Amino acid sequence: MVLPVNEARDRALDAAEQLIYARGVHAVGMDDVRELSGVSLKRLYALFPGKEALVEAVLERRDGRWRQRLADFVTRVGDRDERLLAVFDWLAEWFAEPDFRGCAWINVFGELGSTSPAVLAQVRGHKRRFAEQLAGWVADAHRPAELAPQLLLLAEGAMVTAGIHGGPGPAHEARRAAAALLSR
Amino acid sequence: MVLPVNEARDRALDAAEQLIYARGVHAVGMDDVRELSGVSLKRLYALFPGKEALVEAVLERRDGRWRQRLADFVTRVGDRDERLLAVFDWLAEWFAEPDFRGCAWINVFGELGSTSPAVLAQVRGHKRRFAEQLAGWVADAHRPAELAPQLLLLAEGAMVTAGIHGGPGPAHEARRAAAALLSR
DNA sequence: TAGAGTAGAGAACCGTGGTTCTCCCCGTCA
DNA sequence: TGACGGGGAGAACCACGGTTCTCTACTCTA
Repeated sequence: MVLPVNEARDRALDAAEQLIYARGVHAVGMDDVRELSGVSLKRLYALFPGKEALVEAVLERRDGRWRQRLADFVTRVGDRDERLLAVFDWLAEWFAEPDFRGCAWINVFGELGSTSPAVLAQVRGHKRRFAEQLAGWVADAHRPAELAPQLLLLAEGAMVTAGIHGGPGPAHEARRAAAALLSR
Repeated sequence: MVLPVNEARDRALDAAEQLIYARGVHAVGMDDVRELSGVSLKRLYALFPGKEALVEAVLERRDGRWRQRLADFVTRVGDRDERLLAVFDWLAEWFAEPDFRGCAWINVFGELGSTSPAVLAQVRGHKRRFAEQLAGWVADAHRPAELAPQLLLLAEGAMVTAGIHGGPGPAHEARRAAAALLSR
């Protein structure tokens, strides 16, 4: 039986995402992706021009999913002020997942940011879109626009700190700080 | 003329630090370090057991210097509350340096955090000591202890955002947020 | 059923990089 | 002055990983 193109592509992206998130880009070989995905090297190179394009595709798909998950969680909250705090509740849940290893984009930037323009564009695009999401919710709450970048810094700080030390603690700290900024 | 051990070690660390900060660990070869430092491979391997130990030594020395520079800047400010804000002024100066490429420890963590215990220990140690520095200044200002981790998140968020997008803007945002937290 | 084309397994190719080794120079000291 | 030993230049060694190629099997179709 022959795997349809879309399914082979999905399997390849699944495997690559899992491995790269766990170990970093350069620690994952195309052969590792082949082994985990069951998609042959030949097909991998038919689906993606090379490893860099695979990494790019992984980041792009993850961006859509990540922001969708966040948005689903946040917009389930009715109160517009509470939504802003719910961002940090969602971060806390994420940080507590057993295979959490920090923010994939921050990690990839640390590894490749200065050497791969394509990956750098993915990272900047993701962070910009996340900032826009936040800014939208700040506007919905009729809060001053300058609040959004401040909440963004708290979220980014929480992601990086949780990545390095582990655990949801930084999300709780960030939530407290965000509440303080909201209560002024 | 024969280079004394300490000077050879310094030159090797200087070169390795510069290259690794600019390009990331895996993009720098021992031969690049040899070329820039003028220290032969033989001597590099006499000074350090291997590349990982060199990276470790680079991070350790940079930790001392980085926190010293920060402390010098901050403690020059008389007012204890202003000191807390001065942290972000210093970050702004750092971010504006032409070769700024984000926080070296965050970057290295993204690249090696999950694969090198020695490097991970350096990263955690640095971040812990930075947090302790901040906590000390918060205590000096007779501010509640829970303020320190919140300022830490702002600082980390600023470092990561400035690394990705460039420029001192995130430090200014973080300073405003910190001032808001202080004015409650 | 025969032929064609596609896909997989796995070897092969090629560059790179960490680490070690060889060869030679030069300063030192008996 | 001659043996010695540290140090440098650069080759060599070895493993790894991205990419391509070969060979074979299988499926689909005429």
